[in-house]
Amino acid sequence: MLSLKKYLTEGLLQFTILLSLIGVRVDVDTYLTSQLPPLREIILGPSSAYTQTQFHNLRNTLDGYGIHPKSIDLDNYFTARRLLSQVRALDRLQVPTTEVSAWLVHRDPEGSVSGSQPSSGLALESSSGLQDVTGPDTGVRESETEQGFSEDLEDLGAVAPPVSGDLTKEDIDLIDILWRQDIDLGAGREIFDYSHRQKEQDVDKELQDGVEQEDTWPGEGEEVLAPNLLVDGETGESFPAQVPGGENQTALSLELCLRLPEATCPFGENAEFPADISSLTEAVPSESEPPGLQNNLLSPLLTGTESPFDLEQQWQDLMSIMEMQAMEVNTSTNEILYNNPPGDPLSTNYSLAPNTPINQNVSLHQASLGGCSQDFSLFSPEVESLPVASSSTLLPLVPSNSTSLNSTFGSTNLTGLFFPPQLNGTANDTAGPELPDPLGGLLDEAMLDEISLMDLAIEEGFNSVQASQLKEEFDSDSGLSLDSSHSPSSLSSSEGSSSSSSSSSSSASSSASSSFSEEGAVGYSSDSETLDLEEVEGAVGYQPEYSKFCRMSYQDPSQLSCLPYLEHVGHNHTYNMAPSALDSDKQMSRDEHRARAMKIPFTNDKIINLPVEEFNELLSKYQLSEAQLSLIRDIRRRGKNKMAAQNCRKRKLDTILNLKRDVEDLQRDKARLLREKVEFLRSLRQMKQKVQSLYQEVFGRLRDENGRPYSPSQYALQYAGDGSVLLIPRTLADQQARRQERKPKDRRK
DNA sequence: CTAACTTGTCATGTC
DNA sequence: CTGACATGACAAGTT
Repeated sequence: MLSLKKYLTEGLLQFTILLSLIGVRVDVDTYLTSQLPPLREIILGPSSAYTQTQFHNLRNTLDGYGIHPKSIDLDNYFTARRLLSQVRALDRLQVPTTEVSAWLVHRDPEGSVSGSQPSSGLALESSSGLQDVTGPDTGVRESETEQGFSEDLEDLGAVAPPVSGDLTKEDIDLIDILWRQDIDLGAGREIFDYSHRQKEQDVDKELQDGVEQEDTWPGEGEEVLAPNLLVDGETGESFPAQVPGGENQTALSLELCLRLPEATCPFGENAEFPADISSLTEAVPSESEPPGLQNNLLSPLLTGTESPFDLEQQWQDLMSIMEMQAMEVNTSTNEILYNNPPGDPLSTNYSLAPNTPINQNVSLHQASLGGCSQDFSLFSPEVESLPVASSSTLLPLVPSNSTSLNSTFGSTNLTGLFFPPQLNGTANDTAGPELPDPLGGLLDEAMLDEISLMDLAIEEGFNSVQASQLKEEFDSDSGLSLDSSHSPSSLSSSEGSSSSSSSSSSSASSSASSSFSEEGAVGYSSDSETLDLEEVEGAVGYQPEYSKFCRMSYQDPSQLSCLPYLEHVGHNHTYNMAPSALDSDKQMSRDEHRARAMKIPFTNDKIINLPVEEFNELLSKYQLSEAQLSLIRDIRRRGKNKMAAQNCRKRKLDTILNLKRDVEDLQRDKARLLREKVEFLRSLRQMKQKVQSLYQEVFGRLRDENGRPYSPSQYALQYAGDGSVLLIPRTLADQQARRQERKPKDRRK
């Protein structure tokens, strides 16, 4: 038994450690300006539930009393397991689950999207992240959604270990590792499943349509169906025509400000980023993609080669660069991200392709990465207000077919930055497909694509559905006071002071004592009828009433705080119940029967609740036999222990409820952090696109001494630390890129 | 009737 | 050492 206890305690300790680990992980908050009170509470342990209750007391289930005490040898273990499973589930984004469920809902032939529908309810329930889903097909669906969920998360890089039994050190380590993967959302994936993505898109769309009240994306149908136009649009044929003559620099400090027609903005003011992938995918309904551009566009998304760590590091590099490079960019583009109709930027862009948009007021500074620093305050709490210059040309992702995606963003090398030869029209005629993608290493398209998918899921799916679900849970939970401030001591408040009944001392303490025993009640039955009715009630009243209130306190802990008063009231009520002495008899506890049998001259209530001094004083007032004194002591002991047991059980319940609430808080925080991360990545992607387009713009306008455009295969733009952009031979750029690539790795070592 | 749940009680340990 | 308290375990009662 001792070993088992130890084992269970260790398990719970591990659980605590796990929570702490999660807390550490989500310390992303420290620079996301977010707060995680629950985590801190868990880690620092201010919760009275934790301080009052030892973890090895955790028994039964989150639902309350779940396991029979006789199985106590296992229930601790299973409780820990259950909690661990929930915590582990935190590591898995649950949005996809919701999406899947929602998808099923909308397949309902009735077409009604009612939250009361079982499937919908299931979806909501699943979205909550809690696994206590009930209802028909729950098991199957749960497994299905779970599976799909894991799948999704694997795609997202946030892979949680399968919920298994024991929590081992390896488990914790694995969770930690997986969390890192999660952080590096989507990184390191070499394969991206089109069909899967398509499914997600469908789900997203369903969520969009259904959950958000048929808020369809206007034009997504027609506009997206113009993939062929995209090619033209992407080529930016208009660029060369607008190119202002040829600058003759080979190592050119591009201080010039490219002023391009505003009308050429690819996405327009109302383009919404999140929809782009969706539309893109819709345009590619299956793996049998339409030939041409879309394939090309998507291809770079499938070539993520960066390891999560690289990505993370590069992201940090990006951030530092962005902070260093102050650039002025029109901040009015918030609309692009937020005020846009659900129009699909990419699709819109495709449809508008013939009029390939070009930035207006875009200086070459803006072409540099640093230029985005001011625009994209990624760590702003309001990421969504991310200012993407309305004039900025958010060109759709173009395939660079780059094999060297390892250039860090920190690299000043813009060589081959998103240079899409096929798409860049005349300016890119010479662009080779082998051009490296400086940004690719930082945030490869595959990852961004995944992020977008996840973003969609979270934005449309989770935010509206799961968040509401969480809210519901919380609200419903609010009905249950988890306030651990309810001091158990309130139960043991001195009741004796209020006891109005100083029970008449039925001085007949004669024969009873002789027959006293633990079963003394046997001899009582005959005597009881002679007892003063008031005495009987007085002696009997307390316990039943008290028990009632204690029971109430279990159901609603908030009532516990007023127990001291209720206790008295209830006690007095017993006197009003006088008419039925038999009832009182029935409600009498064994000790009360014994007390009556022994003709104890005061109530059990006093015996139990009087302070020691008063209690001894009371005893001294009476001439009590040894048997009576023993019984009184036993009554006091048992009475106190009873209250202690009630308090103990209440604490257990409170602890469980607190843990449940904390788990919910953690889930909520995790969802929020993931949402924020997705938003960051999305803005990063937009930035990348912007840089890409600007690169194309700049490079396409460069002319050599002979007025001919530079070949992208031979030259590349390099971003210098001082903000200038240089045109350098590609070989040199590649060397520098490689050098930059090694640095972070060395640093990591 | 059984199983699950509730409650009281005891033993034991801690403070 | 004693009293109060906490809690695991068990048993009896209740649902």
